[in-house]
Amino acid sequence: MIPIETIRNNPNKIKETLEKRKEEFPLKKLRKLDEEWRKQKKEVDNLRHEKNKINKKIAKKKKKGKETEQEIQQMKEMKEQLETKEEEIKETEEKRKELWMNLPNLLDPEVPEGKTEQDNKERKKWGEPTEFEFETKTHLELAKELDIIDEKASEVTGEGFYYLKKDLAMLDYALQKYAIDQLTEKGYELIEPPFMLREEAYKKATNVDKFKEDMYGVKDTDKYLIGTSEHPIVAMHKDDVFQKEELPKKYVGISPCFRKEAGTHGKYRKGLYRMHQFNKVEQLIICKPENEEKYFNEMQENAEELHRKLEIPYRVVINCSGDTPKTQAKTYDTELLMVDGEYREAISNSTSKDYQARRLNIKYEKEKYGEREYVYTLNSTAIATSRTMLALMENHQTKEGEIKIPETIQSYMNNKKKIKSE
RNA sequence: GCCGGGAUGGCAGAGCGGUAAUGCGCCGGUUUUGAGGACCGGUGGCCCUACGGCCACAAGGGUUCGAAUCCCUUUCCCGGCGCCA
Repeated sequence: MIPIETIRNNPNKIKETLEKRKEEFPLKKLRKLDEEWRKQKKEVDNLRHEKNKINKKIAKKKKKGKETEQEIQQMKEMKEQLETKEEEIKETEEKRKELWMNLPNLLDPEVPEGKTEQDNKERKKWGEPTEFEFETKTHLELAKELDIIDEKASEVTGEGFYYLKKDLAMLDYALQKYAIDQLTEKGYELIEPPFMLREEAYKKATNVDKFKEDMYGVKDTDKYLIGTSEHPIVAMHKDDVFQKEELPKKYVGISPCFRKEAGTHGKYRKGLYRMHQFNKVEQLIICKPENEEKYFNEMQENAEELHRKLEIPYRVVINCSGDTPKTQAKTYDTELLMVDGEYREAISNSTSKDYQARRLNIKYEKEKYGEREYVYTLNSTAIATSRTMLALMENHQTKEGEIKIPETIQSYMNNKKKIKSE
């Protein structure tokens, strides 16, 4: 949510962002609605003021046992007048709110201009691609040959779902535990949130375009399966006011993520890359505005370190304006190297600044007496197991079609050094 | 799922038809060499340049001249019963 003051006093700033994001948005309409609402508010407030005055008069007279018939008559007339005005303002208020909530976040100055992910700018590269001296296989080929995946899920559940079996299922949990251990050691608090949220809360946590098209709803309830643990974790603090010494809040969230991924076609649709259900370990920080950069960098480093120890080559890009999610002010994607030589997104680190906090009404007490300000919320993937497993399998494959397990996680895999056929 | 009780500011907690006490915490001021203490003031949101006004007692409706207070619906919390991994 953008402060209403910015919409009123600095519409050019918003126009700029919208142009940069290549977003169509009826800003003029929103400003007009706001103006109308303010006008109507004044009218309603004045009427209520008059009503309150007469009301007090009645209260006084009644106490003294005096006649109040005339005042009561007056009140009845005012009530009708007020009701009409109140209906009017309610209507404008709703329209105004809906548009306002839909306005995307302002962009951080660091965000480069561009349309699609093609325009993202590389910031960093780590690791050298392995020189394979044999014909490499994709992760799906490897997994099928090792009998650690079953595609029967397509038939019984649907496209985009898999059974992970034996060492692959184990690897999934190993990666989660590995990430949890590393982060809790750094002072992050472990959270397993509910895997469903009410629509009402969900809409505050994020800016979903087409709710019913993007999210899985749970039949006969008003709940939706979460797309990431980020959403239920920030929603945990809805309407909270932090005391200044309570910040920052650092969380490691674990949960499965459910995404319809409607409208994605083509390459990499098969296999672990784009699944409708996957497990993810997430980092989330709630902090004071002045610490944004510090914690943004901290989470970035955490995610990179986790993957460095897994010996998976990666590169970091800053998302261009058109590829930055509506809710975010700035996003860094970390892309893992895959066997076809391409780097693909596996980690996404973002700051929403106070955009999300405004939607959820999360504040903190500042130094000066009773002065409250919105907190900043930042979030980043630590490990999305499906994509990290994919990269791990492809980068650590052997001539024999086996998969070497990186040393850091061997202890989580019953000290196995390889995944091989039984 | 059924029956009963409840939801009030950062926290605790009164009010139970006449328009939100009080305590703690926090911020500022006075006093003090300083700290502490004592005292005074401030500590929800919105509109307004300001003066000032409006709203807010879980959410939404209703009754009433007037609702935190009475009624209905919903959500959540606490008991008791039931069901259950």
